[in-house]
Amino acid sequence: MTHASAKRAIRAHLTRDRILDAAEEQFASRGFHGVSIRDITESAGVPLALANYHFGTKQQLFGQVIERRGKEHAAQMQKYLDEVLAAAPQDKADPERIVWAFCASVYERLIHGGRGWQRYIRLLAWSAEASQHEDFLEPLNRLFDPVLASYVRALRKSYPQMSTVDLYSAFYLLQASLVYTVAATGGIDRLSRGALRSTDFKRLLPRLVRFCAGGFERLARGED
Amino acid sequence: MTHASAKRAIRAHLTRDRILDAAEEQFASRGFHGVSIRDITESAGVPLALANYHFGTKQQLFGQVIERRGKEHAAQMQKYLDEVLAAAPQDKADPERIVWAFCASVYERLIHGGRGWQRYIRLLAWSAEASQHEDFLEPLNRLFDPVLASYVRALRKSYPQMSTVDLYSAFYLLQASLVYTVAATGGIDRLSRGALRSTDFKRLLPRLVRFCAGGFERLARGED
DNA sequence: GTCTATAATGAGATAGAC
DNA sequence: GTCTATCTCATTATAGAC
Repeated sequence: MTHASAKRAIRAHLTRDRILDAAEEQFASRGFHGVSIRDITESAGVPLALANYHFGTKQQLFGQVIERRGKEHAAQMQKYLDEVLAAAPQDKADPERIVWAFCASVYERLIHGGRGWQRYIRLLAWSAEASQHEDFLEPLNRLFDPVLASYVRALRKSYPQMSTVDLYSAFYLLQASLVYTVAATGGIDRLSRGALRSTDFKRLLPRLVRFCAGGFERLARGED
Repeated sequence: MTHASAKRAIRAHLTRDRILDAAEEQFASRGFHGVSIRDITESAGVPLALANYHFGTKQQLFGQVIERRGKEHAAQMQKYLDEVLAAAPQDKADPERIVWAFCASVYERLIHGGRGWQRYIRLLAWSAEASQHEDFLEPLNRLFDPVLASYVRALRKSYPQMSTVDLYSAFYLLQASLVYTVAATGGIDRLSRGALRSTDFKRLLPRLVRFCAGGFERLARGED
């Protein structure tokens, strides 16, 4: 490689990163359909055409944004679950610990991950609220389906007596709580007149874990 | 009024309803930003210009769609709460009954309300997932803010020892569960391989009520 | 690799004939 | 009240000079 072409390659890499960062920021704040490629390239300070040149279609760009951090995120979610299971007798872990493991990656990255990770997490929330039939979700599903399945298996072992429908319902409501909380659309700010802000994850997420653990207990206890 | 003008008025009323119905259907399935006025008028089988003629801007049309059923819906939510409180000693109602009252209108209309009400409820879910800074949400907030506030007051009386933050957090997670469930984006269908469908509200909503009642109990019990 | 210019499409809204 | 035709603007995507 010549000196000149090496410099071009470095510059290209920087441009790619600028576009990825801008795309992450824009998608995180307004969702896939709420953002135009123009929004992204203008925010990145690069000409419109470079987005298509480097990443192809809008969907492919979105997929690249997801995969940049998603691989690490999904692996950490799996690791946290494995640690909880390793410390439990006969794989029957305390359900609250499983719920905590499920939320921990998101929590840590929202609190300590820096702006990039915070945007990525908000982006996940937008995506989880989209219809599962949307094409642009394909890379996300591919990354996270195996992890989610292993969490369900773990909860199944902790609640062997629970019906399948009860178990999936409870897991679904755990997902709902996490997604809605992370989306932080502002629903509680006005109602509570400032006593609780929907962006106050440091307060919300530990309460979410206890709330959902209580929900699992209640559903596992049966009909009443 | 002449005979001819009376007939015109009736025809106009029919046209307005056709547009409102089509708008409700389109907004319910793809959200405010995912729908064009063209989508609506084509689905209604009327010329594009009539939407603007009868309803003004897209936002005003959306507001009319919400208000058509929202007034009745909000009033019923309030009524159900009032009934629970009237049957309780000293206004200290069983929290699970309050949670049930909170979800009952939605449940009934999803199961027995017919297609129109089902669409309206899905539309509410789309709206609850939108950022609270979106202008088009204004009529919704105006209608439902007072009802939500009265539910929080009722829960406060049932859990007088609970901290404000815990109470609002739990109420927020109840909202999250209901919104995400009603949105039915399909998140659980693939994971459960058909054992639970996200549109199976008859199974999901009663479990949601017990799950959230358990969550309230767990948060009210304190730190552990 | 970059950037200007533009094609092709679809959007919200309206003018004006009927 | 209705409908055709159109205005104006923003969108995705690409062609072609550098």
